[in-house]
Amino acid sequence: MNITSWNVNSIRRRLERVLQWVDDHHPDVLCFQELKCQDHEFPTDAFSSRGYTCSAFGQKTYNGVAILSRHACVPHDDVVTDFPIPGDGQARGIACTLRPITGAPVRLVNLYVVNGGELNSDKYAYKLQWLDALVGWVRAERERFEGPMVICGDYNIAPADLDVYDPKKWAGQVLCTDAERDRWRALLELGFVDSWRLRHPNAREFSWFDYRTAGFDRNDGLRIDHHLVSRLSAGQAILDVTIDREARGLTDASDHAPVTLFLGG
DNA sequence: ATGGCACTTTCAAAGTGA
Repeated sequence: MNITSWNVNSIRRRLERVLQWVDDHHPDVLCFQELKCQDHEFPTDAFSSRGYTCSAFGQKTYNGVAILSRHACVPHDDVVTDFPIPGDGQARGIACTLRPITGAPVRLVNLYVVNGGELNSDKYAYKLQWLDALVGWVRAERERFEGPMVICGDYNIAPADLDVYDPKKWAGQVLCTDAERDRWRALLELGFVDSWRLRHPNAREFSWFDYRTAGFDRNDGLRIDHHLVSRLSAGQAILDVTIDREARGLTDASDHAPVTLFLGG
């Protein structure tokens, strides 16, 4: 089973590109962030005609997350939205249980973590508050769901200097602060591994490149899109994680590349 | 040190992104 996480930066604006990618790679599961549309505007038909079941949690203009799956879980089971801070008006979390035809069920969580704006801003304070709430929510979810869990999405955190093209320039900046990285570690300490780093211990690859600086052309990027994976069931394994740099280089691309986790078993 | 682009929305200047 493969699970792709992709901040598409408007699903309606990106639909042609996304469908082309889906037709080329036919992922089992898709997790989108930054839909920038309301639920009734989500292009369900384009995906259902390709065999995907869609669960979207959208909002107007900003944020919005969705989980789509081809055959791992039809229909989606135990869908939860509006976490970790319910009622904040920000559509940043959706979860469901994947029940593969063969193999153990997996609890899948798709996140669009708060960006955080500038240091010392209300947005940054809210990001830390949101991440604290997330740690508590994941802890409770771990107790509620016995099986393995995958938490993917746009974390807006570069976990280490190896995940940053210019660590000196980014030192202490939002996405790289100690406070954010502390929350990242708190998540890992609940029993998760950074699947990319597990499989690529020394790789310097990035999942986001700034439009403004044309950073992609110089490989100036950050790795902020992640799949955290809990202890797996017997026979399951993290086979690989890939970042599709090619998709980021196309015209009309999102500023994020799709990142795919390949789970065996 | 600064700005740069892309997207959305009461249609156009402003907020947000990272």
